[in-house]
Amino acid sequence: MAHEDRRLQVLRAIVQDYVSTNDPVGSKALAARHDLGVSPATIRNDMAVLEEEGYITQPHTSAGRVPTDKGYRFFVDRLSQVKPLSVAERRAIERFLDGALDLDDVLSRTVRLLAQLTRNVAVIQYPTLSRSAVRHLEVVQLAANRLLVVLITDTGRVEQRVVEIPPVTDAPAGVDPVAELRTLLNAAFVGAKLAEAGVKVADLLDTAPAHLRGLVAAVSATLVETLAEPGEDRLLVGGTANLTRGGALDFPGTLRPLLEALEEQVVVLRLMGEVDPGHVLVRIGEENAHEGFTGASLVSVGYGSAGSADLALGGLGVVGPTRMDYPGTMAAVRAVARYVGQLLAES
Amino acid sequence: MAHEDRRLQVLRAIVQDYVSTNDPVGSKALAARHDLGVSPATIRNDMAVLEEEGYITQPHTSAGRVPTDKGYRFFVDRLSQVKPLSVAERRAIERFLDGALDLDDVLSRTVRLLAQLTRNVAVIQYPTLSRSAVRHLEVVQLAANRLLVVLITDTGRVEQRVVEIPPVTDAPAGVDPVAELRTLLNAAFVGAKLAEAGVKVADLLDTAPAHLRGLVAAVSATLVETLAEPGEDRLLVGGTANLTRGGALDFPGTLRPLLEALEEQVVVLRLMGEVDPGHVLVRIGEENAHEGFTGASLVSVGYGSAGSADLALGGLGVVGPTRMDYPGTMAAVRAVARYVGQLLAES
DNA sequence: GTTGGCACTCGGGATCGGTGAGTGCCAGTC
DNA sequence: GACTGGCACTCACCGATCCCGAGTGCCAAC
Repeated sequence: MAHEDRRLQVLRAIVQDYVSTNDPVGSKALAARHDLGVSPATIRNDMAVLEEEGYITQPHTSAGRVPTDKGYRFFVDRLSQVKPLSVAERRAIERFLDGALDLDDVLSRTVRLLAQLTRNVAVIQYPTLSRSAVRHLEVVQLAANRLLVVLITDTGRVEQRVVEIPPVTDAPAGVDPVAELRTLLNAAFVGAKLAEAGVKVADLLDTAPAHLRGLVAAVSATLVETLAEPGEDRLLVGGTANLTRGGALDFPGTLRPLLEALEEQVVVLRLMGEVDPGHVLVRIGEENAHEGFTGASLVSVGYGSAGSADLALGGLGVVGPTRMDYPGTMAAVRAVARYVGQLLAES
Repeated sequence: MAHEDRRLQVLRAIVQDYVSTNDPVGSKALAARHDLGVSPATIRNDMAVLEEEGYITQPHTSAGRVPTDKGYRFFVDRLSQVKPLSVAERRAIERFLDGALDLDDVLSRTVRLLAQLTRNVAVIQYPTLSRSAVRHLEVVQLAANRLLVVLITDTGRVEQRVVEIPPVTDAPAGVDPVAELRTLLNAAFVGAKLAEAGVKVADLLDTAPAHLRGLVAAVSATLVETLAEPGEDRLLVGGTANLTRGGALDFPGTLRPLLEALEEQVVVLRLMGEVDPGHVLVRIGEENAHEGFTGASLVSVGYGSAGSADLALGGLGVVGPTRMDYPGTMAAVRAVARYVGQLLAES
């Protein structure tokens, strides 16, 4: 139907105008700014229907209309078109990320870049341990009963854990049990996906020399535990200052709960949930069933495993007000993720 | 002089009342809440003098008085008395920090604890590299021309750097140059204070076998550079949500510049500057010559080297509005620093 | 030096029209 | 049946006005 089609045009126009002006948009202004070919009166009728269907709402009688979460959702799913990045933006991405050497560097640059590009809060998850492989394990003795185990993954992530160990009593004279342990662990784990660590541990416990069993058990337990905890996924956050853009206009409650959620990394990680590379996920307002996030949207995507259909190494994303430039943010997030994937694949 | 003395009592009372109520305090309320033994009229006279001298000010004619930065400074230096922590607070500190194993854990718990105790933003600096000693150096080959060097210090800090290396051409057959390098580096550096690294490097370059010179040079350069950069001091920030406590009342401008400064760690590090253990440093408002910090105060102290007169391993502190509970914050900061120092000394 | 009294100031909150953008409805037109 | 112009109506917002009360400075008296 022709007029149903136009109604969607109207919805799109409302979203676009509201995002750019932050004022509720009325029928007259809409007719003036967009070439809809009909009079304000007609638009009013369409608006009435859209409101009926729950896509838009009025803050108060006799004000313009504002999109609802449902309206944004429809816009994102059906009405927005990919907005290609400008040349300047592409160049900014390259300039910003080139020259980064280690993982920390790449991630912290990325988060700053993304915050700056989108003028919102950016988050990036460290590469998930469970999908990384072991590049090296280092063991350093801190005290008689404590070891420091350093895990280096193929994604460049370096994790440290202190392990309490039982005293080694029956070691053969003349050998350093820690050195033995190191050799043993590396022989067993290097190259292995961390997801397979559980199996390896069982093997190792069988084959290890008797005097090392205690050590191996303690260290293995810590390793497995490290991987099991979902809390071990770490998150980097940047650009929180952007939350104050537009005064208190954007986030209706205070932004306190949002700041709390951002510090409580696990909340954001759960919201990002499973991320695919290449598939940008948008969660709008109330869809984020978490206090403080109900006035915010999260645009996220997986990075890593460039081009392939593999699982992502981790996720990155942008947090902003529901009233946000979705096409632009989605494009930025996707582009940055792709670039980060390339960078990590190189190293 | 008796009345000069009373004037200071008045200043103290003003600071205390203003901090707890956040309302400009007038002569009448002051007389009612404090036992100064004189009438409001007399207090008015004192206030006039205090204002004359720049310790207090009126937001507008016919409002109460508010302390100036100078007033807070005087209060902190001369009028405040140490406020011992409550038993509950002491217990909270222990409960919060006990059970932390590795350094990251200690620091992140500390920052959360401090933010919660003081209801403000807490910051803590990682132990300065230049005052740490090397516990272990690990070298892992990433690619033909890239090494990952992992530095483990006696404070438990683990730092990673990627080093671009020249190709090794003239290695004797049958030996692994990376393994050689690892042995060589550890022999040279383990136990050495990182501040002395420069000297060690020179030695090492002389004595290293010819075919390793290139490697040693590259790695050493990175190490020295790592230490030289003051930017390598890292900072952990927590409790930013507390900035929004009291609405926009506290921070007069927006809190945007403050959030930016907190993300730009180097700003905070510079403000903390040289920290002594045991000596709590308070910087008030305009004393922090940095945009965004002019409405804020920083209470900081060094931690580490428990009891001794040594230099601090790092600093920790609290950032809040100038209108803050200085005695309480100072006590909390000092107590937490002492406890952290003990924890780190144990490991 | 301290105190009570007094006139004065001025920010904040409440009240109150005016204005204008925006709406819903309706009758008329294509 | 869909669109349009007209029209009455509704409110949020803005500015002006007013009032109140906390607070001050000053002064004369103790």
